[in-house]
Amino acid sequence: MSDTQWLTPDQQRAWRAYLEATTLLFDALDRQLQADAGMPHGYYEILVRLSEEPGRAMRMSELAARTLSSRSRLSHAIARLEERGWVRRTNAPTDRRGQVAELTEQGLVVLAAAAPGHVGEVQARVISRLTPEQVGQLESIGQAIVDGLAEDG
Amino acid sequence: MSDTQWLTPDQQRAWRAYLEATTLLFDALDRQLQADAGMPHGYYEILVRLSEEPGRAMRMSELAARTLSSRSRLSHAIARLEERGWVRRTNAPTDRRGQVAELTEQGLVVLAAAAPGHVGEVQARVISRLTPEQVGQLESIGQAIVDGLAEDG
DNA sequence: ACAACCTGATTGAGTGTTCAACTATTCCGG
DNA sequence: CCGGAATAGTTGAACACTCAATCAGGTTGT
Repeated sequence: MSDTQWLTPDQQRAWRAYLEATTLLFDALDRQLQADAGMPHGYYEILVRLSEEPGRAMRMSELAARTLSSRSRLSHAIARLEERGWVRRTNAPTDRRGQVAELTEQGLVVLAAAAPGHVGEVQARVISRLTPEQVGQLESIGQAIVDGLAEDG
Repeated sequence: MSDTQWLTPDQQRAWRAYLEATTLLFDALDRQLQADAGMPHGYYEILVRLSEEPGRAMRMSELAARTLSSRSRLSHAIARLEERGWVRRTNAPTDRRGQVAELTEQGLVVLAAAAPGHVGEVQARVISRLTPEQVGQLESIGQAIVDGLAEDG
């Protein structure tokens, strides 16, 4: 472990380009959502996942997994979303420890209002800048990284 | 503006793969740095940029631009880094409004200790999972997104 | 039936980020 | 050289995220 495997110039440039793009992009998306819909990107993700579910409801731990969130983070987030009336919490029917988060009517309305602006931003900032080939490459690269992360710790 | 341009299935998959990979990856990098070096990734970036500069010092606004950080964020961050003795602030010679952030000896030592672990993590989580072609593609894609973001607001 | 362990979820403290407001200095047009 | 605008940087409040601790309810083995 004495010699560090530094990045080659090619790898450096790729890593920095990716890092820079992602940092700027996530900032831009967050600002757009915050300005137009009054929520951070993480909250938007929660609403999207709930809206895609039949019954618009999901167990907390399942929702945490789907939104790539820790349980703690989700708990805090759902507490805020509940204060705003966008989500409702109820006891799980089968497991008395469990909670179910459910998207309210109002939450659905808010999401429907937020979605076009956000998707438009993704189109404008990402998709429209890439060729169809690059879109495919991005999927493969993303998948490879996800697989690697899932593989070990 | 009535009809939203939704993403095609291909685009959806690519966007979600990228989003998932990046979210998990950044979390992993942050945790590694926090655990092994006691600092978040943003602080590491600051130290790196300073260390690359002749004199290991830079004007605050220049440093903010290089680290893709707001002035406010950098101010707060430098304040913390100064408390830890890793960075020192002095007045800029030419502009009496200006401040210069300088990496201390101790800061350099800390950075040298942190770098191998972080670079190793980038190698393990990203570079080693991709073919050389994909590394090149990632650079192009990142560059395209950065260019797009720079172009307008 | 009970102890030990595991799982679902929440909580609070600590830390970092954002936004808007503010101070101080410099730049620029007339 | 003066007044208004721009620039450099900081600050505090509000908010989100992390980590570790905690609580309650289930599961397992004997």
